[in-house]
Amino acid sequence: MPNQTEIAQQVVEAILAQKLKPGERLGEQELADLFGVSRTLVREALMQLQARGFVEVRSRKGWYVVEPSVEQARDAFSARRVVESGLLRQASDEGRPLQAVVRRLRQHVKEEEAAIAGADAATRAYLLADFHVCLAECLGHQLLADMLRDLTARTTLAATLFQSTHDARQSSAEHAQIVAAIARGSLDVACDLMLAHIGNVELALGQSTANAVDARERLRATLAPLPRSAPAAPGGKLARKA
Amino acid sequence: MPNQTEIAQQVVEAILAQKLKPGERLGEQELADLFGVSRTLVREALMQLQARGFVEVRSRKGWYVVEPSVEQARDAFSARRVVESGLLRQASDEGRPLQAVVRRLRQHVKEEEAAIAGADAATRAYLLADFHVCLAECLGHQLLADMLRDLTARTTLAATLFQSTHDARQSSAEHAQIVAAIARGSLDVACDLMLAHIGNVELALGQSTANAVDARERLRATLAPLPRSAPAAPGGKLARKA
DNA sequence: CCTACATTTCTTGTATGCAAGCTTGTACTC
DNA sequence: GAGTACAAGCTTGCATACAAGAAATGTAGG
Repeated sequence: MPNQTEIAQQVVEAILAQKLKPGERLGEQELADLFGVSRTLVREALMQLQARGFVEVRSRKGWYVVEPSVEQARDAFSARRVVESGLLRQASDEGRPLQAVVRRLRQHVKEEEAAIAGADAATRAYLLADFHVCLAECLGHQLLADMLRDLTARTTLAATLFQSTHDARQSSAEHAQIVAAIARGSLDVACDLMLAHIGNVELALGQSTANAVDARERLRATLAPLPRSAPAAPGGKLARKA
Repeated sequence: MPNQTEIAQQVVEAILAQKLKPGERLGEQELADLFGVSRTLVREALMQLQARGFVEVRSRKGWYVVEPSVEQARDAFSARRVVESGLLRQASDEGRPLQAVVRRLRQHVKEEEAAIAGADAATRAYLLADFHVCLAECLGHQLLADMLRDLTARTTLAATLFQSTHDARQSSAEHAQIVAAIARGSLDVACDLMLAHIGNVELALGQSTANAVDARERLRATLAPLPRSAPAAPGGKLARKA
């Protein structure tokens, strides 16, 4: 019997792992049955997620995973650029010892590579997003780490929605490059690499903006999987031929 | 009859205006009576505020406005430095037209000055914090604006808790300087000024870190206000002499 | 066959009820 | 008189009940 915090956490992780797609409906009763609690707890958890920008409620209709608009997605990427570049720049100004940071980040990248080699896509997506959270945490920014968790979730949502063509191997490689730059003390370079990295991720979904189809289009595409010379005859019973 | 979002908003604004002090208790029934709704709505609002880091619940005891520790306060200031400097730096890199931004910021600073001259302390504190939110909004960062609202609320909380000696006039003057730097396109200077400004606010409470006493210490200090050569005699009836 | 309307069902929105736990006040024992 | 056990009251924690609204479905009329 999880409490509402655990429920919220599971939903967030499902989003980060791209198991929950934007626009997906989250019925209160449905989740309540799933977690074995009453609607009250589910509702409270969803309220928290609403405050963090993950879900929205359409009055008397249900809860839905948010579908970021193109502008919102760009805003999220932009925010990440601001935060993460600022992060590295401040680390550069402070001149703190980065040995422990590098050690932990290397460990994380290693996990990424292992996941790319073997694990499922969900773990992969989760680890790739978590790298950025990890970076903030390592640099001693607990608050920014929490914020980045939400921000990366938002960009992950956008990536799912716009069917990003982004490659996990490339991301992980870029992470490794960033860590390498940090390791040799070139934080300015690391900052530039980070900006480029975020830009790449954003570009990967920018290309496929046309793929951002609404529900109607998606349904149409689903129901017309077979290319024909003419549209399906309206009179034909659909289930017959199958 | 407000809904839970309005309730949450009012609480946040009360915190920003320093009307709600850290450690203050927020009873569910109390708020429910105040707003004329049932505990359910209040509870949902408080859950949202919990997710945003404004209140915490102590099991079966009640809801309390958070009392940031020194480390948490420093983390919040640090996060603000990262975000706000990153903001200005990115604006610098982008090289967008800043005319409208400057106009709106000047308007805001004017309001600050008017509030310092006439209005109550609550409005003053609110406007001073809102400047930073306004800046992010003007630069087109809706998400970062929301985050800065929460972050400034946290630093405001710290300022209240640590009895900051910060001067409103100085803050407003520094805001004006920042706007002036933006107006003449010196965004690097604006960035430095901003970092200095945040540093000043943080310093104002850093001086009185010794005031950041925990409940036990505060109680002891409250109950022993009269310096004596010897501790108060345990046997004496306390209320007699008063 | 198509359209307009009524009904039914399913969803959230809100309130209330009861259980569990902490704090405090009180009486009882040593 | 001091310390402890106990009980009452107030608080949140969680579940459930009911009301309100929206969409889907069934139905009658053109």
